Amino acid sequence: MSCVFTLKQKGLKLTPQRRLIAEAIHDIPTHLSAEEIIIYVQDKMPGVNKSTVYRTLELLEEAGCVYRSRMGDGFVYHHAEEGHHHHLVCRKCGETVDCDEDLLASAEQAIADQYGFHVDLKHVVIRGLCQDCTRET
Amino acid sequence: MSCVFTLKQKGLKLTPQRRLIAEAIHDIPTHLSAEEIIIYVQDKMPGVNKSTVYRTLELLEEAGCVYRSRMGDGFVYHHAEEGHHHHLVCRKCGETVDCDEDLLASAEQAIADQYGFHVDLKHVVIRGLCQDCTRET
DNA sequence: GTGAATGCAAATGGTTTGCAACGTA
DNA sequence: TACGTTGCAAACCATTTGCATTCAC
Repeated sequence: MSCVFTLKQKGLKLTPQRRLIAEAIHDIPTHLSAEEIIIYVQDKMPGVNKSTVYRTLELLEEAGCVYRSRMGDGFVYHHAEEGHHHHLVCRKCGETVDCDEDLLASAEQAIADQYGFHVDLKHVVIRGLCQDCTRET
Repeated sequence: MSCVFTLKQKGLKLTPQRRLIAEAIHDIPTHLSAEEIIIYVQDKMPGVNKSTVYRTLELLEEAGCVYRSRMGDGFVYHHAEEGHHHHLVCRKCGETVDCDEDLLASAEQAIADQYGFHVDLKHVVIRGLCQDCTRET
């Protein structure tokens, strides 16, 4: 996990809790809510506190190891190692699909060209209806 | 304000508070946070309660008169009368620019084609750096 | 040993809810 | 009058913070 090195580089301490949190984000393929991360971590190391998890996630985000995006009521976390992509989430069944980064690249470019805005569309969470749920409606 | 008729159609009552809240959303050109709407309303009619504003906004959203999008910590409201468009918000100076709906239309189409997801990209709030703030960096 | 990291408990703050009083139709 | 709507106060709840204790280095 490269974030381990990043932490060391920044002179931050490598605690078991931090290892575990980094592991959770690294190992689980989908993006995770803070609550899911807390459950994962507490399962392997009971007693780890919520605020430790939140603080570590903030740390990892600042270190560039983790992306955080809004999703529904809260945030969702995603490791930053495998390049960028977006997330399609079905608002009915919850199915999650990763989608290509390039999908929004043209929009990003158009926004820069037309409005001079420099936007950062990485790991955007887009809600909608998946194929199956569209059919069922 | 067409929402007034929509409310009537649904058998909902037209109270002064509701008129005022609809007016706020209709008259102010940018999208508004709940707090800004509360200030606007309380300025013209002191004593109106926060929860009335929240409840009315929910009502208007259900009635299709108002769009609600995530923005930063809370929500942002926008009347639904003038067609759709997106919002570029500078994360440094806060400047807000409306941008064309078509910007994301191609992405919407591509998502439908490639992933079968039917997404609804209306009044999306996109954060980034505006031209001036990009230069200053 | 020392400063950073953790656990705990309490605070935060935007939003929501329960309920009694009120006002529109 | 009757039922929807409002104001008030309290609840919610994910996230954040203060502080004493603990631990990695």
